Amino acid sequence: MMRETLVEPKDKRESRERLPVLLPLPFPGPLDYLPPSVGDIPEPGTLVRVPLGRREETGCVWDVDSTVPPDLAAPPGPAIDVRRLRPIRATLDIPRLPQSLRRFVDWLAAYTLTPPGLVLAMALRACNTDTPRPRLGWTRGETDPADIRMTPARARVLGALGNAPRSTGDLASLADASPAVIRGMAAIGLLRETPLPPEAHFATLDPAFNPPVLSPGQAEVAQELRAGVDARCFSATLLEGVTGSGKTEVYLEAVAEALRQGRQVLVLLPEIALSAQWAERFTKRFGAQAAIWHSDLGTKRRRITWRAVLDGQARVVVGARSALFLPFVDLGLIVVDEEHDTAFKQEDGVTYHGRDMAVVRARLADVPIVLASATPSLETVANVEAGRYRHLHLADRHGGALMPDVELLDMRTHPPERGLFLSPVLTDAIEQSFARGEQAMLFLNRRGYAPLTLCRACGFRMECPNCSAWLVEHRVRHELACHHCGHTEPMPPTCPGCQAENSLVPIGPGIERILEESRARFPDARILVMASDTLGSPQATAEAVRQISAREVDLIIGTQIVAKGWHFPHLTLVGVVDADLGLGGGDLRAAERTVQLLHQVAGRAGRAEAPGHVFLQSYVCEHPVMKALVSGDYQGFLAQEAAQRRPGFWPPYGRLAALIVSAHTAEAADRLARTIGEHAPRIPGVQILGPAPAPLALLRGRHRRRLLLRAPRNIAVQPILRHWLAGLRTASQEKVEIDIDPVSFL
DNA sequence: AGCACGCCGACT
DNA sequence: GTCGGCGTGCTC
Repeated sequence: MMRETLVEPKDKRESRERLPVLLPLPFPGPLDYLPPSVGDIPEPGTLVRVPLGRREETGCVWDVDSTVPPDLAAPPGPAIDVRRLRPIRATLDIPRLPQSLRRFVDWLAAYTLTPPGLVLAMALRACNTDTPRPRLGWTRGETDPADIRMTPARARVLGALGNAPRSTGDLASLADASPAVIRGMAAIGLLRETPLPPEAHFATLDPAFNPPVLSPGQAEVAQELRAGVDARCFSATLLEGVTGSGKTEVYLEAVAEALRQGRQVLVLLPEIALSAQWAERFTKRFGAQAAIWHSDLGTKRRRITWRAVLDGQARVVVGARSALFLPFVDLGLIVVDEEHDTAFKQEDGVTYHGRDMAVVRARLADVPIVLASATPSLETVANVEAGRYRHLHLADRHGGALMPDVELLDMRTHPPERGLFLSPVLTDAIEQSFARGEQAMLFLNRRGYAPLTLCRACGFRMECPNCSAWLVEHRVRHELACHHCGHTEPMPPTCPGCQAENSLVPIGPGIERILEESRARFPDARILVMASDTLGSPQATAEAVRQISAREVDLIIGTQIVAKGWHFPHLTLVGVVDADLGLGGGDLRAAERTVQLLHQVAGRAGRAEAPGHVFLQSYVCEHPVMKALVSGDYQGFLAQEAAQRRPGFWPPYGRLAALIVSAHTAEAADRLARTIGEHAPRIPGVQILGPAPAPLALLRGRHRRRLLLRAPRNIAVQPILRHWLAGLRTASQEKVEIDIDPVSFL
C-alpha cells in the first residue's frame, strides 16, 4: 500500500491549526476544526461546541492515540482541505476529559469495531453542556435596617443571616418566612446576592472509620491487595472466595488504601439491584456513602455525580458497567465484584464486556484491578493459569458457618403429582423447615405463570409475532408476553388455530405457578415473590430483603435476582425447581453459567449458625453440572470445561466474534448472510462457521442470521473483520452487527 | 444522529 | 399543479 508522503515543513503551520474534535456521533473518527480564535489552541480533552452542518454539537478535542495497537486501530480517513475547516464556536467551562478516559474510548472503539464517537457518547451522556449557573445566596445588604420599615418576618430573616451566604431556601426555612419576603428585602437593598460555594454532594470517606475484624487468612489477603494499591501500577488479581467468606470486607480494605492515598475507586457490580445492600456495608465501613452510578439514575443526580467524579470530589463510585465511562481524574483502584456474572456483557447499542473492559481501563490508567467471585469465570481462571493475573483465595466461610449440603433430587424416581412441579421430598423438607421456624426458598429462573401455552385439541402454540419465541403467560396481568421484544396480548378465549373452546393449557412452570402450588401446599406460610418484574425499584428490593431478614416471610419464591449476594440469615433450605433449565440451547457456556448460578443460589442457605440444605430437582442427575454442584468441586468442574474448550480453540483458548446479519425478510437476511459468507477471508487457523439462523432467528420483527469467526488467541480478529466487511454494501433495511467475544448465544 | 435533497402519491 | 412520504447521503 502507498504511504503518505512525508510531512513538508510548510504543512506544519496547517497541522497546528487543524484540531481533531470527536463528536458523540457515528463518524469513523474525529472531525477537524480550526481553533476558536488565532493562537487560542484548546488542549486535548477540552469540551467544545462546534458547528456541524446547520446545527451545533458538543464534542471533545481529541489527540493522536499511541496506546491502541496499530493492528486494532482503524486507518484515518483522508484529511480534508484546511480551507474548508470551520472554527470551534466555544470551549465549555468544564475540566478537560482525562487522558486515561480518552485512551479508553479509543481502545474500546477499536476493540469492539464501534465508531469512537458512539463510545464518547456514553462518556458524555451525563455531561451537562449548559454552563453551570453559579448558585447564589444572600448576605447583609448596604441598606441600614433602621432606615426602612421593619416587619417581624424581615427581622427574622436578618436574624437568620450568618457570616457565610445562605441560599434562599435555607434562609426562608430558618427564618420561617416566605421567599417573597427575601425577594422584597433584596429589592430594597437589605440583602445582597452573593455566590455560594459549590455544594458538597459527597461526604468525606474516612478509611479509618470502622475497620473490620479480619481472620488471619482474610488479613493476609487484605494485605496483599493493599500492597497492590500501594504499588500504583497495573496489576490484575482474582479474589476468589465462597459465599460468606468476606470478600467484600477484604476488598474494601484495598479501597481504604486507595482512599488513604487520596485516589479514586471504581467498584463495578453486575446489577443495580445489588447496590442498596452493598452501599449499606460501605457506609458502615467508611462512615459516608459512595457515589452510586447506573443508567436509571435521575438526570440531576447523574450530572452531579458525573461532575463530582471529574472534579475528584466523588472518591468511590459503585455502579453498573456504564460507570466505566466516568471521567475519573485520579483513579487508584478498580474492583469488579461477581466478575463471572454475564450481566456484565452489554448486548444492545455498543457491545462490550464490562469485566474485560474494566481490565483495559485499569491497564490504561495504570492502576490495579481486583476481580472478585465465588465462582470465577473460566476466562479469568485461564488468565490466572497463564500468569497474567494473581490469584488470592479466601478459604473459609467467615464466622464458622458451613457450606450448605447439596442434594440431587431425581425427578424420575421422586416425581411430583400430576400437574405439579415440586417433588414431595422437597415439599416435606420445606414443611419441616417451617416447623423449626426457619425460612425456605424456591428458585426458578423463569418469570410468569407458564413458558408455553398449547392447544390440547390441535397442538397450536402461542408464539410471538415478532420473535421466534413462545409467549409466556402472566396470569396476574391476564396476558401473554414475549420476554424478548415486550409484545403482549390478552389470553385468547378460544384457540387461534382451531377455534376450540377451553383447549389452551399452560405447559411448564414459571414462578407464578410455583407460587400457586406453594399456596395450596402451605396455606399458612407467608410467601414473598422476588422477581425483576415484581421488584420495580432498588428500594422495593431493599424492602423485600429487609422483610426476609426480619423474619416476616417464611417462603421466598424467586428468579435470578435471589441468587445475587444477599444475606438471608434465617434461610436454611433452598429448592431449585428446575436445575436443568439453563443446560439446553447449545450455548458454549451453558454448563459454566448453570454451575455459577446454582452455586450462587445454594450459597443463600445457611449463612448463620444453622447449616443449610439445598435440593436440586433434576431429570439429568448424571450431568457433570449436577455432579459438580453436589461435590462442590468447582475447580474440578472448570478443569473439565477447560479440557473441552482447549482443543477446538473455543474461548478462552481462542478468539470468537459473531456477525449478526438482520433484515426485514428471511430471504433478504439469507441472501446477505450468504454473500458475506462467500467473501469470508481465508486465513490459516481462522475458521468461519455459518451462516446459520441466529439462535433467535426472528427478534423484534427482524430476521437474523449468524456467522461465527474463530481464531487462535495470537490473532487479532478486528483487522480481519474490518477488511472482510470493508467493501460490503448493505441495503437500507439490512444490518450487520459485530459482537466481539460473544457471551450469550441467545 | 440530524438535516438536507430528491423523487413518487393524494390533496387544497 | 403542490404537500409530503421517507430513502440516500453528508456533516470537518
